[in-house]
Amino acid sequence: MTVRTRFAPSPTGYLHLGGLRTALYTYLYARKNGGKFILRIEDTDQEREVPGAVEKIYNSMRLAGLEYDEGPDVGGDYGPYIQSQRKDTYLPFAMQLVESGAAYPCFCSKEELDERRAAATADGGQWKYDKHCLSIPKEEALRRMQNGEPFVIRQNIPTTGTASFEDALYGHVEAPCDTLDDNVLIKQDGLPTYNFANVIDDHLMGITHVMRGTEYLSSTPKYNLLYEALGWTPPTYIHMSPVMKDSTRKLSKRHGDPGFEDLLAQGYVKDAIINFIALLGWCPDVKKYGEKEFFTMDELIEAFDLNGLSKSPAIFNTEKLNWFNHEYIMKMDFEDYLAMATPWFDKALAGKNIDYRRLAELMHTRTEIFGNVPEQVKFLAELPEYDIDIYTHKKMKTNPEVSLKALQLARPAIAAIENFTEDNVKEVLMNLAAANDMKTGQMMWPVRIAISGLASTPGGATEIAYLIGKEECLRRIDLGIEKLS
RNA sequence: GGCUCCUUGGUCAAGUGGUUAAGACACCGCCCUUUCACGGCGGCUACAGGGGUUCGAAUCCCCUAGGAGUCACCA
Repeated sequence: MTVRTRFAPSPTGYLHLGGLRTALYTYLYARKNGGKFILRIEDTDQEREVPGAVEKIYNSMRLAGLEYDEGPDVGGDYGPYIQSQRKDTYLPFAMQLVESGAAYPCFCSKEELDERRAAATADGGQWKYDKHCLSIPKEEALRRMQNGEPFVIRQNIPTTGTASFEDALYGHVEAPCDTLDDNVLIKQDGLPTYNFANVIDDHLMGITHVMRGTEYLSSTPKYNLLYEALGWTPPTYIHMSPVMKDSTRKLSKRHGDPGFEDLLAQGYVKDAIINFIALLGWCPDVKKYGEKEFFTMDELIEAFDLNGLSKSPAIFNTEKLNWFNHEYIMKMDFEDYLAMATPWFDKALAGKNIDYRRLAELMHTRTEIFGNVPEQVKFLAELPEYDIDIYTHKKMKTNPEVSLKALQLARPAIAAIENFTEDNVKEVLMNLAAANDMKTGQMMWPVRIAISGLASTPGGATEIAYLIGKEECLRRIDLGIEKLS
């Protein structure tokens, strides 16, 4: 049997990281098993739908490298892949259930239900639909439906016994039927609820493995009741733990947590995000992969297996993502790095005459997130305000007096350099230090401070001197001398 | 609150009755060094608690605690 998996988001916004991970695992499982990966849009709640969200989903999937074999915008033999376009396929199945007694029409209005629910809940009690409309004779119910009376169709959950399912990760999960509610299957607007649509579509689309978040763990026993009533074989279920912001809160865009595309915009590289997110809640077989932690998409496909999935929630740890990003950037080909860094350099240095190639060489191992690059290099465009305290460095054996002396010596020496290269600047300053009985650091540190205004910089005094050029260098040293005098 | 599920260091996690309880991130220290970064070396910190079962329990069972999910004409 060919494996068929599906990612089924609802178009309510951009792809968040929990969704991305679910999509990734679902994709990996299909690819690993030579199966098909399907994208289905679950838009049965027209009120929640956000315009443009569907396109965002397509785009994010592409950016993430999660190519689907079937989907709304790529076609396939099981379409349409947008649930609102399948509206007419659900009711017949619901009526089949009504016929067999596994479901029944309900005419209670929303207002009536709200009242009854409020009354039942008022004293802290529980509320479950009271099967009020189950007692309506079937003929009468059908007549009322035909007469155009508004109705919904509810699942008729048995009042005794248990409902259960087998999960590939969590094992046997069962719930007492009397704790389960008679959920609405078909809404008044004729569209199905998730509770019904997922069962119908997964079956009709031949989905063999349903991979989704644990939020569905407790309602899945009910879905199995539906499969049973329809005479269908349930798929293999694989529920996956959520990605958390901290130990008690789920990662969510409502709390301002970044989505996949936000991360991209902040200067994270796609492969680092995928690599990191893959390892959040899943671990490759140590026997096969040892301590390996860098995986390309192809390697993830090769390594992915259900055994490595974790049952408990994982906290999204930005520190580790940053580390992955930094590693990926350092591994990047230099030309690629230069190309990617250039727009970020421009944000701080546009219009300045700076050697980007040389700057990129210096920045390559120092870039953790591209978004931080402008801040890291903007001192080249403009000398920041700084406190003379930073001239003092214990290990370099510098203080304001030593620094002033160093700058006063360096000023004319630098001014005299004809060919202003890093090597020449370095040679001149080193010789100058030696000739005046100073340690190298006692010369280099003050010069670097004076020309950068920062305690730490990408590159040392000579690199910075070269980047900003001789004139700017002299100007900044003069300012330093002034400050220290 | 009912139901379902989860629980190894600050974080990600390996581990499926016998291990000195891996590794990674972060943090700290040392080395390298004109700062930072890179790189190298080292260190810190964990089986939620309590009962069993067993010669032996992170691993099996029970209880407690904590956390999560769910209880919609949302998905």
